Amino acid sequence: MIGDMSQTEWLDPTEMRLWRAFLASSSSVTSTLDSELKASTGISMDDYEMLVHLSEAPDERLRMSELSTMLMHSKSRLTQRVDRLVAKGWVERVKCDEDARGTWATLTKDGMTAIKNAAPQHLQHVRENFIDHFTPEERNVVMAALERIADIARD
Amino acid sequence: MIGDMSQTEWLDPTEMRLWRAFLASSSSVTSTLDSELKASTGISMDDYEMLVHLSEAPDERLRMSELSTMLMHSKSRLTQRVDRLVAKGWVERVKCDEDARGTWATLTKDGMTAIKNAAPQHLQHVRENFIDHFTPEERNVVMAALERIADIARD
DNA sequence: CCACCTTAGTTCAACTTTAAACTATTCCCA
DNA sequence: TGGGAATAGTTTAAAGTTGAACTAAGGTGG
Repeated sequence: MIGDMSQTEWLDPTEMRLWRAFLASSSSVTSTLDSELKASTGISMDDYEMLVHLSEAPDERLRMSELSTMLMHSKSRLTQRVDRLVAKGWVERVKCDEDARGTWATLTKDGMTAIKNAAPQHLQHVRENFIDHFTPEERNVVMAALERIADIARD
Repeated sequence: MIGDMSQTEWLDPTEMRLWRAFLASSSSVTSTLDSELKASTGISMDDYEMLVHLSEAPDERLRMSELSTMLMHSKSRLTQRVDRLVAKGWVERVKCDEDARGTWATLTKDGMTAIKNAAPQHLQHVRENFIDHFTPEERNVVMAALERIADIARD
């Protein structure tokens, strides 16, 4: 009946607050951190994340498709994002031996320098705008919950 | 000394996992929900949020600047976003009497119908991809923490 | 072993966002 | 009361994103 249907569709006040807090916090935190990172280092958060993934990968390189999955970017978006970092001299494209269709996006020395210089300031901003506002208990609970959410939505 | 500096700069493993879970969950949830909402109703999540704000405002209208603050969009972005919704017939621009510089973005009847039709499906997706994966205890802890974060970052 | 389906990555045109410059109005205070 | 600063919103050009079409290479079953 209609009464039961609406129970499955709507969110109760607590659920709605949780959902809106999630939306509001993610948009305000990412926009604040992006501004601060650009102001202090000239690097956008999107570029920063790409450099972080590359810097942590074996041989400091990743296939275009791995990178696009990690960043949740479309293939064409990745192509053009890498183009820009290549233009800056932070990334190089290297043909893949095992698979002639493939390309390695490879971090350059300058790219590594850029990320190493940006990291301390960015992490300080992450502290100030995010990490420092959790209690130790909250940290664990929120981390577990959000890791679960991230895994589920990544289909 | 250097040892103390690095303590303030770096994140420990738990802090880093928390931060990355936050980034990963927000990008995966919003991209999943945006796809699902577009597929089931043709409305993007950005447009949906704008219609929700208008539908909940007194007289179903908001000043352009209020809306740009709520959505954390630049003024020019808002101008063009509203242009598109006006073109769809969901929003109308109304000159503001009290302040001749101002404009009310006003929800139309068709706009109200659009949001009412989209809501049940969207909320169902919000449940499936987000709300249903929290325990009741987590809900409260995560809600409190993220509301705090959203308030702080909104400067 | 070869036609066919899939995967890797790029290109292109249409669309959206950004950031700065611009117009118009209101606020403030000397 | 009037002149400069601030606010509201739009316009413009450049930069970035999307999604479909495209090229090229790899995998696979008959």
